[in-house]
Amino acid sequence: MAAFVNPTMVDVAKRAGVSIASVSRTFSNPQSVREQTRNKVLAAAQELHFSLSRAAGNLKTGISQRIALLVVNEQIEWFTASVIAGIAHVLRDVDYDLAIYPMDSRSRRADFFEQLPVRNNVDAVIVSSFALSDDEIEKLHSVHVPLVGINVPVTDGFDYAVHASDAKGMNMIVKYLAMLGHRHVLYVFPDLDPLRVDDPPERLRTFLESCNALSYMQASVKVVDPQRPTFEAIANALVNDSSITAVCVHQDSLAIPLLFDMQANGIDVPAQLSVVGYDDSTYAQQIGLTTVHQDPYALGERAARQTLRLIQQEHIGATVEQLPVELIVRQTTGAPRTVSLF
Amino acid sequence: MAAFVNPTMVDVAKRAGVSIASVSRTFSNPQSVREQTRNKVLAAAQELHFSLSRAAGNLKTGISQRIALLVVNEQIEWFTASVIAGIAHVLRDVDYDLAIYPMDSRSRRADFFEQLPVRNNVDAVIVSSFALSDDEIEKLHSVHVPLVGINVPVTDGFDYAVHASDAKGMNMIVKYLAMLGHRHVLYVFPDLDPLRVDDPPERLRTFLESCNALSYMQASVKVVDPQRPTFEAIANALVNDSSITAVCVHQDSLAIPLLFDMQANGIDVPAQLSVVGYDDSTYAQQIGLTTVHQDPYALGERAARQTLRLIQQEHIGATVEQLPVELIVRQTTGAPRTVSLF
DNA sequence: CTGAAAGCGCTTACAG
DNA sequence: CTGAAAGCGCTTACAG
Repeated sequence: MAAFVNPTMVDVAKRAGVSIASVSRTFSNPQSVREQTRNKVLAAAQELHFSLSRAAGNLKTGISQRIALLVVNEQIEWFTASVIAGIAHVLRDVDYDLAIYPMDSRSRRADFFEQLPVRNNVDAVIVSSFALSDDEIEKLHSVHVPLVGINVPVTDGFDYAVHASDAKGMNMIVKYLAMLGHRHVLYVFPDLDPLRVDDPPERLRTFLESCNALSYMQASVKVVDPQRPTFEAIANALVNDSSITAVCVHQDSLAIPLLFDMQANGIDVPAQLSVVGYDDSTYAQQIGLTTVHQDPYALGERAARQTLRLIQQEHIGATVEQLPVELIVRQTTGAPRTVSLF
Repeated sequence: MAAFVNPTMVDVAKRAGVSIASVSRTFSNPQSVREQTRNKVLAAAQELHFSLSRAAGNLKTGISQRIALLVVNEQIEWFTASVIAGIAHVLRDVDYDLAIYPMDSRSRRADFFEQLPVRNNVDAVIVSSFALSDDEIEKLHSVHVPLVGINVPVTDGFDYAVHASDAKGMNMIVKYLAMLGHRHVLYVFPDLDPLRVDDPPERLRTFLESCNALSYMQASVKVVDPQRPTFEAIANALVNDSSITAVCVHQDSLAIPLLFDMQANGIDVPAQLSVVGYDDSTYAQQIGLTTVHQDPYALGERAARQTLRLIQQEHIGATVEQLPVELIVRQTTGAPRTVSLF
C-alpha cells in the first residue's frame, strides 16, 4: 500500500501506442475515435487496471460531480432516509456523489452558512424538509448553482421544488372521515423540532381548513410530547368531549404506538374510535393502519433527476411539482361509535 | 449562473499582495505563515468569497477525500440508515464524502467488481453487513486502499472490522429465558435476502448453540416468509407443541407486527407466551418489547474513525472489535405459562 | 517566513 | 480521426 502508484493516461497511451488525447476520448466520447484505436486503448487500460481520476477530470472541466443535500436531522429517520436513498440511487448511475450536510443544531447550521463549504465544490444543492430564511437563500444563491427543494414550505428562490402534498392528503382524510359519518375529529400534534421552521405546519393547517370547509365538521387539536405515551396524553381529551369519534394523528410514528396502547387498554378500534395516521411508514401495513401514503423515495428520485437537468441547463418544465399522495384505507377506521367510549 | 467564475488563489494572492504559496499555506497550515500575512490573506479571501477547490487539492495531493460504502440493500432500512448516519457524521467533520454503492442486485454487484469504479478514486472502502467472496476481496485489495468491515461475517482480508456481537446477544436471550423457567423456545427465522451470503446466520446459529449448551433447553425453528403475517405462520407450531412457552424472533421488524397480531387475537403476552425480539429498533421501546439493543450509529462512527486512522497510516490497535450489546428487558417476557395457550 | 516553479492527471480547442 | 499543447487550481519541495 505504501509505494503503490495508480497508472495514468500516459501509461495507457504508451502501452496502446497512441496519444493521451485518444485515451481520453475513448472514455469520454468513444464514437469520436476509430474502433481499432478504441480497442487498443481499452485493452491497454484493462491490462494496466487503469481507472479515470475523477479529481483530474473535475479540475479540468469545472464539474465537481457532487451535489449537496441539506437536512435537518442527524439521527436520520424514516422519511429522510428514503429521500436520501432515492437521490443516491439516481446519482450513482451518473457517477455523482451526494454530500450530506446535517443542520442538526443551530451552531452547525450557522457554521454552514457562514463557511458555505459548498461554494465552488458542488454542482447543485438540494434542501430537504425544512424552511430556509431569506438570508440563507441569498447566501445559497451566491454559490451560483441550482437550488432545489424537497418538501420545502416556501419555494421562492428555488430553481425547482417537489412536494408530497400534505394539503391533498389531509383533505382526503377529512372527507373520508366525514363520509363515514364522523362530525368531530381530534388532531394529535407532536411538539416539533424547533429547527423545522415550518410554521404553522401544513398538515395541521390544512386539516383545520378542510374541517372548516365542511360546516358540520368540528375539529379539535391536542398537542403532545412525542417522548411520552400518546394514549395517556389524549385520554382526557377523549373523556371530556364524548363527541370526538375519530383521531387524526400527525404521523404514523405516533399513531402506531398509540394504536398498540389502545388495543392494550381494551379500546376497540375502529368500533369505538377511528384512528388515522399519515405517512404509510414501517408497520402501517402489517398493523392495518388507515393512513396517507407518500413516497419519499420517489420524491428523492424526482428531485435528483430534475437537479441533474438543471445542472445540464436543460429545460425542466414546471418549477414546482407535486407527487401523488394516496389515502390507504385499512382497518382502523369505520363508522362513528354508537355507544360511549369509556 | 452562466458566466460566473469562482475566484481562485491567484485572485486572493493578488488582492492580498502575497504569493499563492502563502495563500495556500494560510489554509492548509496556518501557523506556518506570519499572522500579519495570514490576516491579509483571510481578509482578501473573505472579500472575494473565495473557497478552496477540492478537486485541485485532491489532484495535487492524491487524496480523494472520498470513502466508499458498499451496502446490499437499495431501499435502505433501519439498520443501514443508522450506519450511514454514523459514518456520515464523522466524515463530515473532516470534510470527507461518503460514496454509497448499493449492491442490490446480482448484476449491479457484478458490475461493481468488474469496473471497480472505486479504483483510484477513493481513500478507503467500507463494507456493511454482507459477506464478500474471496474473489471480491482480492479485487478490492487491488485498489490498494484500506478495507474495513461492519458486521461482516468473516473478517479475513479486512484491515479492520467492527461488530455488534450476535453471539453475545443471543446468549443473553437464551440464558434469560432459561432463568425465567422456559425449557422450549421457538426461533422465528425469516427467509433472508439471498444476496446476504451470511450462511448460516450468526444469530440463528448462536441461538441453537446457546440452547445446546444448556442440556435442559429445547430449541425449535420456524422459517417464515417475511411478506406474510408471522402470527398465522407460527400458530400451528405453537398448537402442535404445547411445550413451547417462548418465542425468539430473529428481528424486531418481525416481532412487532407479530405482537400486535397476538394482542388482537387475545393472546396475553407474557402471561401466555413470552416474546423476545432483536435490534431494539423503532417502536420497540414504546411497545414494551424485550429485545437486544445494538447501536448501528455507533458502529458506523467507530468504523469511520478507524478508517480515517488507517488512511493516515496510524496505528489502530485491535484489528477486530466488538461493540457492546445489551439485553433490554421490557414487558413481553415473563415466567412460562401455567395454563394452556389455546 | 516567503516566493517561484514544477507538476498532479486529465480535457479540449486547435491544427493537421 | 489523431496528436501536441495549454491549462484547470491547487500543494510543496526548494531556495532564499
